[in-house]
Amino acid sequence: MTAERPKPGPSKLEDVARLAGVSTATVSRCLNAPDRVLPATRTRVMEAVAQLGYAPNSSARALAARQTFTIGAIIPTMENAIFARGIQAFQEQLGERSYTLLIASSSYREGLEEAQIRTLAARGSDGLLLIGHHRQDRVRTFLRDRHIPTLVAWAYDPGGAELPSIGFDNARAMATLAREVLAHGHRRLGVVSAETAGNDRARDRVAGIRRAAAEARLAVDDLTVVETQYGFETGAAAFRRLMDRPRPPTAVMCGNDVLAVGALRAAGQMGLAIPGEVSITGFDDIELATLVDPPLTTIHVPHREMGRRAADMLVGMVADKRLSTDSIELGVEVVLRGTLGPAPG
Amino acid sequence: MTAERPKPGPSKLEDVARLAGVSTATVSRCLNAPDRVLPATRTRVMEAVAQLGYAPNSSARALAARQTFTIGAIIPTMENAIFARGIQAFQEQLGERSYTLLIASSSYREGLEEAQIRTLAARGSDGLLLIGHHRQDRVRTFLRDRHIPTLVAWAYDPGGAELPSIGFDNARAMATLAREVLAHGHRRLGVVSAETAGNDRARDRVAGIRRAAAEARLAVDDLTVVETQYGFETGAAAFRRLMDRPRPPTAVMCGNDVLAVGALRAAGQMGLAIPGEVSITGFDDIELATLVDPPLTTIHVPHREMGRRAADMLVGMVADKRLSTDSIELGVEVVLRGTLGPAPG
DNA sequence: CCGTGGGGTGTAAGCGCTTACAGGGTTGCC
DNA sequence: GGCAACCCTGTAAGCGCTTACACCCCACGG
Repeated sequence: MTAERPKPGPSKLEDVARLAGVSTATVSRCLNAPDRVLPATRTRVMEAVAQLGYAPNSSARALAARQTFTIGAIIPTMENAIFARGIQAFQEQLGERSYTLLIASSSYREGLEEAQIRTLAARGSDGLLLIGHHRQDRVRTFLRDRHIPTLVAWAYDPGGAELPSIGFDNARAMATLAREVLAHGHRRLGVVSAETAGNDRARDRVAGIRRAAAEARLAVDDLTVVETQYGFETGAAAFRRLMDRPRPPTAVMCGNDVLAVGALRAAGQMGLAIPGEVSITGFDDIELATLVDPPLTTIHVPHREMGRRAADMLVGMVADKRLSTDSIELGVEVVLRGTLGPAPG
Repeated sequence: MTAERPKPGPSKLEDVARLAGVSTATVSRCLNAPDRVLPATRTRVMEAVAQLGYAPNSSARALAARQTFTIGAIIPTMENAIFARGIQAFQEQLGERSYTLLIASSSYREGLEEAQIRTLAARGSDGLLLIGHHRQDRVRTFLRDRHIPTLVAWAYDPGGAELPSIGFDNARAMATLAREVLAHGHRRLGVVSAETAGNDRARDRVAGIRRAAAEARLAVDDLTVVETQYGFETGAAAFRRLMDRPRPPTAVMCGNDVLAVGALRAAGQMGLAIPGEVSITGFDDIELATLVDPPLTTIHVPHREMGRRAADMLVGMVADKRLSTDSIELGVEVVLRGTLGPAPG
């Protein structure tokens, strides 16, 4: 047989078509809508595909079909155990559904997040996953105008936010934990919050604590909130600041587990007994929470489930060309461990 | 002026060209090679771009230019603190260079990694970041045939592996730490290794320990290696298994910090004094290492630097259409903390 | 036995961009 | 003053795929 020397570079649809003796349209249909092609033809085409090791060029496919099978996600940071598990599950589930994950991080900076949104949109992401509701109007308009299905995760807004979401009610969850703390007899509370500017999750958590404090008729002076950046060290420093006050709190509630572990370490260095002299709580229930001593009282969040379902929701929205979908509220639960005890004396 | 009603959907190159009164080629040049266009023209075009809020369609651009400005990375898991920091730095640096990160995870499964490599290649990734050297020939051939610049990170192979790499010599690093342990008088060593099948990093680390043990003329029986999956719990279980042996080791070296922290916790539960009764070491120096009590003796790896430089190397390879580049060995150092002490008795 | 309908396949026109090549206007130098 | 050289811009041909539409053929019913 004449040695049709294989052309350089990866083979294209046309090569497959020639080898199988059909038109490119048929090959395309075999790949995208197999049931619209006669079984016999399909077999022949598939053999050609296998023989050539053909894989479609995604750029061309995306251009022609106006769909990239790509989902973009913008998270504050990948370094953070808080997002890692959820995003891992999200990516796995996207893979299941033949989507690929394009990822960017905003470093908790609103301006950078906006830039990343525009980048991922320009890259043709079929859908976008964002964290939290807080966002400029300009960004929301952009998303709407470009018809990009967008889902918010790690937050659930019962008040009907503009974008659909999957997550939990941060305020309610934190209020529940705060009531638990108050029930332990604590009447002077300290709060170490993540920075609330542009971070609705942090804001809502603090609001939850304030709500519970108000219910319990705590004096305003008996609830001190300090804000700090994300990190162990910053959490430790914030804790010290709280404890250095004239009338230090008997319980310090932290906006997340990382801050709480920082506080816990600072307490150790200061020689404070936990929970004997001061109680500490976190939020998220990352793996670390059970590794510290004493183990951390915190709020458990079903991160993997959230990631997995977020993927399904987003793929559904993309498939049906819907910009919206029903939001999902996930249950969270208070996990009582060693760092919360009765108020001293 | 006649209200040229704006067309639906995002504007295209042609719209910009029309508005600026130039050809599409000129607009394209303004965007990709500004210095090949008269400043006056450029200004006019840029104004049109701004006015229309034009952003190029990446699929079309990728198709025409045969470049996607996308880099793919396949890591064992994102859940793992070990990769999180490096990948975060990698992504930030890619962003700096106008590349976007396409990410997938292999869950430490070789077959899945291969599938992901093919997927990301089909997506047109300009370059690929992989972890570790171990890989089927078939995969290496594929990468070479497709001319996809590929960089291996988290490993450095002095023996001139097929793919360029950035990382450290796992065997040498672990040997150094093992010598330190032996210098503390330990003569019965236990090793908790990550699974070595398809994981050259894990294999090299164990090899390093064996090398140091041989140098110190340790009896074969005095070095016991157990393998286990990645995780705190599995690390704890492996540690228990080692300590339940007739002549338990006086020092347990773990393949990574996560396993070591698991071991540390198991030791606590077993009532073993650390390092009084048994010493424990890790590898990676993740944040957690300093948070446990006592803090973990381990090997510090410059994760952020590795991620950043990996991005630069890969972008360089892509820009120059090189499949190879000089490998870079990063320095690692033993960090002596509380979990390593003199051998008991 | 012919008209109808419908399923399978082919033809060809894009999708929005890049870029080789050509063309025209300047400039500089002889 | 004329010619070469150069710089800037435009023309148009793809990049590899999807898909609307046309076409053909066969089964079926009247």
